Amino acid sequence: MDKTFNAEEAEPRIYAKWEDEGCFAAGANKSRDDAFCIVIPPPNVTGSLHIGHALNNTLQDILVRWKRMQGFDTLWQPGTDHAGIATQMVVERELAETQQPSRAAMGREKFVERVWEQKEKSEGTILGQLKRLGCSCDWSRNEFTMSPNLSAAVLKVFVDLYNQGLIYKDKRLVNWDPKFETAISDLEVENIETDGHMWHFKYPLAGGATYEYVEKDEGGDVTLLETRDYISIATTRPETMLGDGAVAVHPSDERYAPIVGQLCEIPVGPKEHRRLIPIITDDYPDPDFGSGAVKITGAHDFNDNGVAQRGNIPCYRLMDTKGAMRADGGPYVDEAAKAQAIIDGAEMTANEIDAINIVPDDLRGLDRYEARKRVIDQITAEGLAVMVPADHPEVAWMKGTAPEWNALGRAKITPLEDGTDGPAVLPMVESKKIMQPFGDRSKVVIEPMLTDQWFVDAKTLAQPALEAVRNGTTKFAPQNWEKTYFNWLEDIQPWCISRQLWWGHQVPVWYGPDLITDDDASTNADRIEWDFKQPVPFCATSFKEAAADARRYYSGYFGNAQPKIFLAEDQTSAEAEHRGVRGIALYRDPDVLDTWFSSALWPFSTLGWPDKTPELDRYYKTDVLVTGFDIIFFWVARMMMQGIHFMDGEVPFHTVYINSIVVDGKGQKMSKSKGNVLDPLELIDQYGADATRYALASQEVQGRRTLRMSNQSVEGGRNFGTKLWNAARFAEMNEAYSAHGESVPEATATVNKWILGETARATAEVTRALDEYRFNEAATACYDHVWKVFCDWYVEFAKPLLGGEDEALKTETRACMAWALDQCLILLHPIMPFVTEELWGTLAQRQNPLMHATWPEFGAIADADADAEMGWVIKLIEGIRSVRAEMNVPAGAKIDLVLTGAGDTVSARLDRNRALIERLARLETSAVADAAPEGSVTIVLGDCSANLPLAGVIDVTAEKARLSKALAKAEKEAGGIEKKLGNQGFLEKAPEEVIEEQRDRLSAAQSEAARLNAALERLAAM
RNA sequence: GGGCGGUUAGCUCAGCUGGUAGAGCGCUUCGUUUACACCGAAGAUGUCGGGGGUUCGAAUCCCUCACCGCCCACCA
Repeated sequence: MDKTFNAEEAEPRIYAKWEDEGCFAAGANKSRDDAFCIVIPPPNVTGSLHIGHALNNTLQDILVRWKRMQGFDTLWQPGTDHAGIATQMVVERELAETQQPSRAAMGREKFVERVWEQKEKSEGTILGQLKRLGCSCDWSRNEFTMSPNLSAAVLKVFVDLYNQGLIYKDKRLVNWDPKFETAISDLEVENIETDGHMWHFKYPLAGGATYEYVEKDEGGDVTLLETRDYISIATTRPETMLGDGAVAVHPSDERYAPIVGQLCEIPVGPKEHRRLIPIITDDYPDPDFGSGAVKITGAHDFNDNGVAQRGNIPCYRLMDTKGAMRADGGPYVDEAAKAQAIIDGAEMTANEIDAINIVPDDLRGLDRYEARKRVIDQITAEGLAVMVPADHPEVAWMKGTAPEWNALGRAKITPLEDGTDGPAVLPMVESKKIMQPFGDRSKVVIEPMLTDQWFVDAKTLAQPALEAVRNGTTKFAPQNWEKTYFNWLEDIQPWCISRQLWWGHQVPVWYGPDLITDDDASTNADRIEWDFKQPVPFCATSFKEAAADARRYYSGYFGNAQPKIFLAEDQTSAEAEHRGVRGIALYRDPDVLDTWFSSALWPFSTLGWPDKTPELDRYYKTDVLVTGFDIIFFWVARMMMQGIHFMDGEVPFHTVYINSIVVDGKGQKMSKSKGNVLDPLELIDQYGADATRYALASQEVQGRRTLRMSNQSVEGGRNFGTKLWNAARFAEMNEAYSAHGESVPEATATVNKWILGETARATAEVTRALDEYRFNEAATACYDHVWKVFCDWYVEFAKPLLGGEDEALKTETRACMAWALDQCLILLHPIMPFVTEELWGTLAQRQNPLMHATWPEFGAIADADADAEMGWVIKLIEGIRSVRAEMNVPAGAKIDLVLTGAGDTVSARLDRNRALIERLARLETSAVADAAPEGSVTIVLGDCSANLPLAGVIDVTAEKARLSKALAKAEKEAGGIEKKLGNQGFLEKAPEEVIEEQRDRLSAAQSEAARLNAALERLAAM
């Protein structure tokens, strides 16, 4: 055997062997009837896996390997996610970077083909990475969210929910991403605090009306009284003023009571076509904020939309899909002018009619931010900005510090009455931190937009999902995440599932025309009128079915003739198809579904649903979901909703284990832009998969949010592997190997009895830790047992025995060591599968690979006497070593040991373990005597003293100091315990065993102190 | 504004249901004795964030404050 494990060579070889032998297949190594199933959180096919994936998959693999060894019918279901928007973004970026035709230039079909190429490439990378990591997924079942089977499941779910009324189309305000030109869900919006401004503008009252504006302080005294011909509003988004439908004030706000119900003018655009909007009351405005009056822009603000809904205020969409002001000007808003124009016909030119559309000519096509500047400029130039003194504390706008577009001096500055120079009054612009919504992928500011979208009635689906966690059917580990889950589900909003993208599952809805017939139409198809203003939806899992539905629907219009149903590419071609054809053209909804819609089905779609497959029957519900907290809402909650709904109320998993987020050595979130990402493949290349896995597992603490990952921790993992490797090397050199059965060997020597017990203890500990998903504890238990117990002590103890004369003892020790080592390999295998498998195969010829070995369950094989005896031996050796080091006894020098105060037990212990003790403590002789030899150094060990005659080397002063220190410690301890035992309250209230323990400790401390005192006295006599 | 984590040895962190403060790394001193220098032996280092409380007893339970971090939230 080499001195170290060659991970680079061995790991791929071992993995290939496992794979070739079908070790990962569902049910492999099954020895019991119950199943254990984990579905992988499918990685996005956007690129490669990061260290967070490495953690997530290591934890899953640990559980899966462990359960498989326990004999469960185990399946780890692998797969990847098409990740709609993210993948489309990756491909679009790549097209741009390589100067290839853009998405639009390619067209939908070509582009989607191109994304499939990306999928193939990325999937290959990802699966390769998972294999390098050692993941024991059943690759024969590898899935993809857009595979034919899973797509069928998606369509069925959509159609079923549609038919149940749980999916519907609605015109609602949604989060619109102007970069990707699609709607996104609430969850895909990140609210980030940014520097913003709030402008204060005057909306003049219609017809020059005036009112007395009165402000009062808390005591009711008037602090301001003036006649106003306007209402002052504050806004952070002046460009949306054009879409205002009203100005709202709080019903209790006395300042504006006189003008509620009146009209005011939006001060933007050509004066002759400015819109008048009503001043209304609503509970939404906060009288203490701003001016207390809020402009209501129902189509571009969620709060305003609420007000608009309540007050029946019109909503005007101002922008196009890119967030630019509508080039078409939008709808007519001046109904009177429009009517006049129609009546007048030729009296008004097309341009003139155009001029009264909602977006004025000079703003059309402008980006929303450019439009904002123009609007501000226009209002300010007109003198309708609220002006304040330049030294007003709330005015942050100052020369040289304002945003560039505001610093151009566009504001009309009214000179001060005292005649001083300079801008004494300024437009009121408050600098303000505002929460701005950004697209989580696009990183651009999200625009609330009024559009037609598909929604899932999440509220209905959420109720059973809530109940399942409330009643413990599904549990979170750690449990505190349940609160997060509840908070979100309890206040869940309709889920917008349609995306205006190309990569994804296309909405299974086909639209037909809205037919209007007159009396004769049923016999004369030529007289049917149609349009697509209100298209008729046909929701079905295929065009064929949709066409059948359509045929039924439209047949009434065609008399006895069955209308022919055509599939058109889009609405435009559908309209074209109709001309001159005796039939109906349908076109499919071009939108695709939110990627999480298909991910939500993952636990059952991957098992074959909607077919009733044996796998579905066998493995659903699955057992544990291992995932990060960042997708509890996106994914976990939605799997719960869909799983319960479609699987007869059965939850998708009984446990959700929330793993940590991996951060760098400084605690910073890893990101490509920071350049602090740890590539799992690089770590594996450098240190091996086992080392990487160990580092991750040993630092995964349940309930902790972050896991700091560094090369140093992986080094530790590698060192541990090497340690194990060398222990095995020692065993091999000493022929302490053989393919034993699984039965525990017979032991007669205390040291062998002891290691059997230690092994059983470690096994129980690792099993318990894994049962509780305490990965760090499992890893640490393995580490301590392998390194500190097996290597540091047992191997050392075994050396004199294996090199001794007693053949029977030799044989027994070999057997025990071989067995104990095998158990180490078994225990460690889930965490470090490669090195353990390699050793398993190297040490002996075996029928099964280690990964199919049986996870042991030992009864009471620990021997209390052996434990006590070896504990004593270890303490003795440590004590001697410690003294030797302190007394500077040369390492090579062999000294003598004389035990005093030893009873039969201690004498017997010494006799039984003399070889080990003498060797490890480097003793010449060891014996029991009545009195300590002259000039001895004394170590107190409970009831007896270990005396080392070091007359030649002893430094009396140093030894006195050492003993005094030990004495002080013992006396301090004794004192503390005495105090405790003298406390009446303690004696009365503490449990008996605790009191007993304290008494034992006291007597031990007292006896130790006595022996130390005796040793000091002897020393004083020298 | 609400919620959730964290604050323990120089560094990174364990410490589960209250009962003798631990590990890894780093540091110091030894050391090549039939596995291992990716090693072995021996060491040093802690008012367990501050303040209160409950208790016979608190790193651990409760309250409160401070700081760091995350998540959710509609103040124009």
